[in-house]
Amino acid sequence: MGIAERKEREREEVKDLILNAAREIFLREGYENTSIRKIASQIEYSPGTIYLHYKDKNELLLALHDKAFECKMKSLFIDVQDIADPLERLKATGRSYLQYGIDNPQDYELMFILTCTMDALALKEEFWSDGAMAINMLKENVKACIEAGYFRKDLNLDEISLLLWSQVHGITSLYNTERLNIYSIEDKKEFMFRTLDVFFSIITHGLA
Amino acid sequence: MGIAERKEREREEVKDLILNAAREIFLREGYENTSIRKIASQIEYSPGTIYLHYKDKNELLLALHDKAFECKMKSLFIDVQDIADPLERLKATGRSYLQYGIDNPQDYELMFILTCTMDALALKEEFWSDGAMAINMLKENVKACIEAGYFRKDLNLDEISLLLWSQVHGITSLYNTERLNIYSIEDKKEFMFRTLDVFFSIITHGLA
DNA sequence: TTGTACAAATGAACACTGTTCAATATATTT
DNA sequence: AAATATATTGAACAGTGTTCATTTGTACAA
Repeated sequence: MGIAERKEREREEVKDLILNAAREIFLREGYENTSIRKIASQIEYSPGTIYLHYKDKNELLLALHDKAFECKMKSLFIDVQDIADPLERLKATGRSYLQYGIDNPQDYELMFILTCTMDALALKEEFWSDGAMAINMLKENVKACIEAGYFRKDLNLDEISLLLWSQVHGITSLYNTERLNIYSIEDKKEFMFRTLDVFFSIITHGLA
Repeated sequence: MGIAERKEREREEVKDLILNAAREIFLREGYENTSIRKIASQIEYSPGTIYLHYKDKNELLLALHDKAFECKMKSLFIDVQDIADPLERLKATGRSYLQYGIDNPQDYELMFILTCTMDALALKEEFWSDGAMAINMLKENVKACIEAGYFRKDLNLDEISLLLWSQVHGITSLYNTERLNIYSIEDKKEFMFRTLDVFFSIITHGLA
């Protein structure tokens, strides 16, 4: 009964072929300029074939989102895992997040900015699973900071995780969408990391 | 010599007609679904006419951006101007920003998320003028907080303004792009404002 | 009033887009 | 070899931004 298996494998191969081509074009030319026809011609298939593997362009986008998340976001948290001090680990995570976001703007847009209309509930689960894991690791880290005596005991983990996430996301996305250009500062990247450090110092000492 | 004047006025009227129609459709159907042909048919002109007043769709978008900024962002800062205490004024500004951002997601996307490719340098200046004013008012507010003894004296105004802006922008945009859905929290809006309040308490007291 | 110059508006045309689907080609099973 | 099932095609549809030769409408001089 190896034939059905091989068929299934071949289907999956084509599906991956499409996804990789889509990712290549997407990273090179951005979302707006990634067309079904371009993807199809790159892998030497007809446009119609793509619709045999992905319902529509949006589903393809969601698949790209998952791929980006799985590949990069996980490693972000794993790389800092061996930093023993929870506060230092938290800081390192924030800096890595910012660095990744500005180094891979297309990926970042896909993961945290683009609103791909997600109708199918099943897809929703897929979409969020890795993200939920990331948030949980962040919350675990905050909890460790509390247990280590860095933070107060009465803090709400959801609130603090959102606080941290939205701070780094805010800086990253303002930079990536070129909104930091209102600041007449030459080295914007240095400016961002400096500001992030100020944030971390505020976290422990406050602004007063 | 009133004829040339009238002609100029008529030109400006058509230009405004286009802009208002564009804004209407944009707010109703979003950026993606705002087409030149829709705008043209709404004001009963031909598609080509729009290109006599705006170089391309991007320039029309920039004009919309300016309008949104002028109308709303200014009033945001003016409305809180009569709050005497600088720290309370700062908090009120943040809350108003968040409220406006979640109440007007299309406008917010236009102002702070969409990256309209801005090639013309002249346009750039137009693009930023109101934004720079907003940032300056924010910096003034921070300065007032320092002078009132709420914040330390050695703080960098650029850093603190970015810190504040990116925090509220981060929360706002994560909500508007539906990224807060990873949190299994029923009332997301309440959650955001709660988190923003935690941020303000941290600013003065720290997390420790 | 007529003719001419000039600006404004048109709408067909071009090259693209996402998506569908009857027709065709290929591979497997009987 | 014939029948069946699956994979692939590419033309077609309705839409997009943008351009430009052509037409329309107005203003001024003869």
